[in-house]
Amino acid sequence: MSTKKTYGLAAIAELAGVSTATVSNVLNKPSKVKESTRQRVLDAIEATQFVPNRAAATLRQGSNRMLGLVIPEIVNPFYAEIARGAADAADRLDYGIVLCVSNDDAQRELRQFEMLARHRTSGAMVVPVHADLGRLATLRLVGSRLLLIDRVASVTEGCSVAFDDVAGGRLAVEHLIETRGPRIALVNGERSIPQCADRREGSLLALAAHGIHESELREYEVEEMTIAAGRAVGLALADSLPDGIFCTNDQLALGVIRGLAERGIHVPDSAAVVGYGDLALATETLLTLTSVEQPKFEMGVVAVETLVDEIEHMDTHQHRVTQFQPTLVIRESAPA
Amino acid sequence: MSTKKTYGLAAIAELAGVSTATVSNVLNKPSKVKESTRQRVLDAIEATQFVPNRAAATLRQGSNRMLGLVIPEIVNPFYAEIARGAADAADRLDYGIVLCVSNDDAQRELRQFEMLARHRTSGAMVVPVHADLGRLATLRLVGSRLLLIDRVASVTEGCSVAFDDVAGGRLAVEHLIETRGPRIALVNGERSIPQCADRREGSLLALAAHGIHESELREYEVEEMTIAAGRAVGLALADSLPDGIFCTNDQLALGVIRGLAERGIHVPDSAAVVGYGDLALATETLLTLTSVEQPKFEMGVVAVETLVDEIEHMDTHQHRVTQFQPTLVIRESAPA
DNA sequence: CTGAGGGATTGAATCGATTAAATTTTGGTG
DNA sequence: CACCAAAATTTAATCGATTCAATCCCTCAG
Repeated sequence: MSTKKTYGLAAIAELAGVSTATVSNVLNKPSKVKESTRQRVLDAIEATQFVPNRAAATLRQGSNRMLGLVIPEIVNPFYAEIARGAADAADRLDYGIVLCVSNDDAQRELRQFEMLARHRTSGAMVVPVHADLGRLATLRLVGSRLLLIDRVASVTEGCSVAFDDVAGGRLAVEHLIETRGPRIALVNGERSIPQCADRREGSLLALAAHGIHESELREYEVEEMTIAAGRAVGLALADSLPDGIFCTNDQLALGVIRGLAERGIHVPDSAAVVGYGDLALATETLLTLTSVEQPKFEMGVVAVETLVDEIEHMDTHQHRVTQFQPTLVIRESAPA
Repeated sequence: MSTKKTYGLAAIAELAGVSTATVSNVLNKPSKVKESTRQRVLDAIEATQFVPNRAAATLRQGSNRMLGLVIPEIVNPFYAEIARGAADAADRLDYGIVLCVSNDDAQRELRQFEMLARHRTSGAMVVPVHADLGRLATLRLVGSRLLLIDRVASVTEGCSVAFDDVAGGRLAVEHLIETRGPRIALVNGERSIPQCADRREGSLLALAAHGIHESELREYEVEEMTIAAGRAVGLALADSLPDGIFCTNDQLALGVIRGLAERGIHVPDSAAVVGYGDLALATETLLTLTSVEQPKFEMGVVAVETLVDEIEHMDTHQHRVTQFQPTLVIRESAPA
């Protein structure tokens, strides 16, 4: 005769005249419940505007159906596009995305991992601040399943998704050689950055493929890969123009074009310029930029799908390393 | 004499020889625990690498210490910058951010709200897909505390943060009139969009302040506020140039400049152009853009701070409507 | 009519932190 | 030394969904 008020699943159970176990099954394994019963339960849910409490499930199951996305920046369209892909896939698979902007701060990154761990987040996708393997191990300890983005992990350690930057560099320089000529300038970031090293390596491969000696390449290395740095290089290049200029990101390319323009040199008439990354800004300028495009959105999608596979099929899951191939998008700054 | 293995708080309690309540207090209300006891507990935590389970707390307390951020896009630097501010503040206040990209899809937005509700998210910040008040009410029902971003709510309903676009429009046009002359063209998006209507209203105010009749304003209204649309307007404007052109976003402004250039007209020599939004692209072009800057990062920060205030001080909290003032950033396209 | 087999349903323990109320400790005072 | 208030600590109920072993209920074959 107890009229004690009940909440949550129990309230629905009472209303529908079944046990909480059945209500739970209606929600999670509908096939296990007889049609008529299920309908009764669904009606009760509808009638009461019941919203299941994920915290209870998380407590019981030990994980949260959310994925951490830990990236150094969010305003940068490179990461934003990855985030968009991740958000899209997560939505489809009924996971949530916890956005963590590490701001290139290792302390902060670690705090965020602890936060994710407290919440029993199902997994995390990370563009680590440092490639430092020791730190990664720590993160892996604190957190749950970890997937590396834009850094290649050894398959034994875990999953990762990244771009083939060697191929990208090669594409860019091949285009320049074939449409313009053998005298190439490379405007690159610091070679200690793996992506920069790879793009350079690709450039060298392209030269070699055309029988051009490595020493023919004019290399410029800048500390910050910004418009300003590019402009400085553009000014310097104006004195003796190469046939083609490969800049390892789009900001540098825009800067170079600007620097050349200030010296009265017009792109692409007097020299062709290829950028890298194909950020939105490649099309949003007065002179549209020929650029190496990376499938960033798809990478975000695959990151989530891979991680969810690891989470939901722990038993059969094999770690995978996915490498995406870039493509060359030809626009005004280096036409066909 | 039971040697049953314990987990979580209980394990720490046992190890430190105290009750779970005390461990909880060490974690949440350290001042209530005697120094020596606290140290003992902290040592135990340290020794066992214990990570508290937020799900248990959430179950008990009914909320999650996470904030939903529901925005139409993430690649757009306008929203990305807001997200950055929000992530920054959330990090500081020890909240998590759940990123939901609604993609201008009302269905999806609703699903995301239900998801946030299931997780018992503490609150949500929303740039709603539709300004439709009925839907907002639904969302408010499903979710918990709601804060509107970039849409003004009536104070009675809830908190909101937005920009003063009337002031922004006025700033832009005043600059053009004062530095160039009275003949102004306005390149705007659809007037049904509140922001567009406001920026137009500000423009009219500026005209009035200089004794220029409203009918003197040449207005262009485009459906999509893109570079392409701006270019078309630029081409059209070339035949009879105004003194100054105010474009209600930066994409339009770049397009206009491009269109004019194609007709041999040089900005700012023959006409000045002012953009709006001050997206990164304003500086990342060959000709840098004079633009109305909105403090987007700060808005993200204040959104979180306001929402957290509402969450943590339900008793004393007063709803607030915050309006941010834009500023004019003068660059090459419309110099001083 | 009986029993086997299988689908549907239920009972009750469990996850782990929080919290109000109860209890014990401590320190100070008369 | 006894007593009290304040401080520190503990007790035990609670949040709500999941899970699996156990039970119930059909249907059908023998």
